[in-house]
Amino acid sequence: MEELVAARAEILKAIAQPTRLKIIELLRNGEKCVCEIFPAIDEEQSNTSRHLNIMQNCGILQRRKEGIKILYRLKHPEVLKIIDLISKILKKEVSDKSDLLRVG
Amino acid sequence: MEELVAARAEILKAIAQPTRLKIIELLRNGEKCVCEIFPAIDEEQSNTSRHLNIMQNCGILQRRKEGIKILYRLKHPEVLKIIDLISKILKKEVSDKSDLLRVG
DNA sequence: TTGCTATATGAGCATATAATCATATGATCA
DNA sequence: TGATCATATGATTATATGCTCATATAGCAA
Repeated sequence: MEELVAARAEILKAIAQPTRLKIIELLRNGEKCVCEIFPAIDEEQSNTSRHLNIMQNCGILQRRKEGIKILYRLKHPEVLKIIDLISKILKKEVSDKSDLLRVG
Repeated sequence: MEELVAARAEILKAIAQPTRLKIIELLRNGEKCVCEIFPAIDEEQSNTSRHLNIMQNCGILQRRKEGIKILYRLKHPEVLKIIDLISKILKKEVSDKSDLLRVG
């Protein structure tokens, strides 16, 4: 149980961060190199590299060398499904809150 | 984009923590009060209360008073689906790693 | 009222995380 | 070889997080 939840938390934490969510969103359309990613998400190269590393280490990204560049891609389609489920929750939450405003 | 990923990260972070994952797992079987939850997950009452608060604030738990007790329950079935997807990723990762051991 | 049970919260501490700047590494090409 | 481009990483700092102990609040029952 301890190990199971720790393993689950590790992967979830790797997803649960704004900069990393932007990267994941970008990689939805396929593999990209760091030099494409960091300007697209408007972050420093070093910071972007660190976040890519975090996601690669926990196994949600895969890395491939092509000449001088390193290309990253999503390894598991489940990650995108998770984000879609979060969006679903968010939509429900937003409509809950607007209901509150209407009634209260 | 900034706001969207921030909102997504907030909910994901609320899930991405071992103690909270234990609570979510426990609430899979329905609503429970704090006094049932904290012994079941072997955590302090105060710590458990804080974690319940975090999840309630971001909208993934719902709270209900019954006399002296406060009952918590999961608000969105999507949260359980997310955990199931994480389990799926974990299984794939584990078999990837054992493949590596077999070959290397 | 007093006392008991259940829950929440303030304060403090240790650790984790994210961002930045500077620099190192490594591949390519002139 | 040296220059350049792409990526990674060390060091530092600021902030966030999780846990604990002690205490506050609130409902209920004798």
